[in-house]
Amino acid sequence: MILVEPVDFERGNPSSRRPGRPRGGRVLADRDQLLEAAEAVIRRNGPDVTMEAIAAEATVSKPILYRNIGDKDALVTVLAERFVDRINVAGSVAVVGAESARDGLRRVIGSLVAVVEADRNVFLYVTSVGSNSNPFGEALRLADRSAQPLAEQLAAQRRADGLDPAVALTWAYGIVGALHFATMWWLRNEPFEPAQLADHLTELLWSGLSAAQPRKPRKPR
Amino acid sequence: MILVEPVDFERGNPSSRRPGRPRGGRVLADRDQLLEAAEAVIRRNGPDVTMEAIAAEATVSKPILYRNIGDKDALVTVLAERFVDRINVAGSVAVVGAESARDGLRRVIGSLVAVVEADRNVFLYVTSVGSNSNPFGEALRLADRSAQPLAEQLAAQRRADGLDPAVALTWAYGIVGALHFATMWWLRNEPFEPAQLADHLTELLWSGLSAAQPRKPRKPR
DNA sequence: CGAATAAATCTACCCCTGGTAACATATTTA
DNA sequence: TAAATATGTTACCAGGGGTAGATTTATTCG
Repeated sequence: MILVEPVDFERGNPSSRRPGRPRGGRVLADRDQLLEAAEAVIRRNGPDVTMEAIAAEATVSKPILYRNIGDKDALVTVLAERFVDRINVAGSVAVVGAESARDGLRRVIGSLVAVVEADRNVFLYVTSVGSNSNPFGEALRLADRSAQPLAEQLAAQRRADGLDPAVALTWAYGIVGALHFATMWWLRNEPFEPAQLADHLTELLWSGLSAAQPRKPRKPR
Repeated sequence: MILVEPVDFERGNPSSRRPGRPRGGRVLADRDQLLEAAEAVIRRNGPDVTMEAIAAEATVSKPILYRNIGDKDALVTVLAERFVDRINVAGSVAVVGAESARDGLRRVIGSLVAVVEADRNVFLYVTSVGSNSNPFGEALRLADRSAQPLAEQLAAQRRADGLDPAVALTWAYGIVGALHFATMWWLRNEPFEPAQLADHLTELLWSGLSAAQPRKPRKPR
């Protein structure tokens, strides 16, 4: 007769599991599972989750997380890469069938806003989590992964049009920054529909401020 | 005969000073001196300076700092306000005598870049210091103080031109974001002269991407 | 097969930083 | 003079990132 139910070690929270290599030659959580757990708990609990919480979500202890992923910086970096990838594929899908260059831009921006809105907590995590050892902030590192390919396209286009391609990098970071800040602000307040945000941004980036010759835009920053 | 030189308490690092209210009814460091000390040590030691280091720079202990300034969030906020103010007056000065609206924009951007470059560490501190309890990051809060007045000017201008002023807020954050990211990237790499950065940004913000009818700018973000 | 080695894991700790409680000294006021 | 108030410092706490070392199981080698 069984008096004490045999507890299932190896599963459940790690404090109920004895230390040591798990039975059966299997591993408790590989790199991918850890990343999934990180995103899951960030989605559920907001962007200020601790490393410990992420490990707990994967029912694993901290050293496992650190061994498989690296430090917090590395985690943020890889999550940012994943996020940028998602934005990129969404943009590629959205742009098919565009009726004009301006329409293409509008569609890409719209899809960007949609992705960010749908997964705002992960977005906030990869952009605004404080990372030491990087005085330029996570947002800029996220921007790198978007701005570089964009700059190449811009440069190629300018060359094809017989224009100076030197502006490409500056423009790329400027465009990414405009999208980033405006989306960030919009996320915080949600003052109107996402379509409107995309419309406004498209107009700004496509036509600039010169549209209706203003007199003297004193522009305090 | 004096055998032991009477040490000057009340001055020097706080560990050589006895606790208690100082003699003579004077105060060791008022709010302004603390802010000056903060900026000084940030300039000297870079943006990742601790509260303790700031207090030490003012030859004062931590609770004094906290009593006079508030928590770290408050410190970042007030330093950001000061910085934005400096940018604004620099812009106001730079814009006088502009030959056109575009030239005015160019001058304002140039002065912004100059101020940031001249005090980069303080800029990095107020923009990228990790602040808990604010999932949207310091940069956005810095942006608020710039974008709001800019939005009002944009809206007024648009109204005067008979255009829809609804774009104003989005544009304001977009412009600030473009300047912010591009400047940040430029600061990190310094790939060319600051004048060139200002030129490129002016061209982007003034004329947009439509200048030379590109075909189809697929734009992954 | 048995022993040594490798692999995988957890517990318990360290360190650093933001923040505060308790206490000490001087000035002002009743 | 005694109480209240203003101004300081020391010593500590809490939380989070990161790691050393012990512990258990698997694998390999003589």
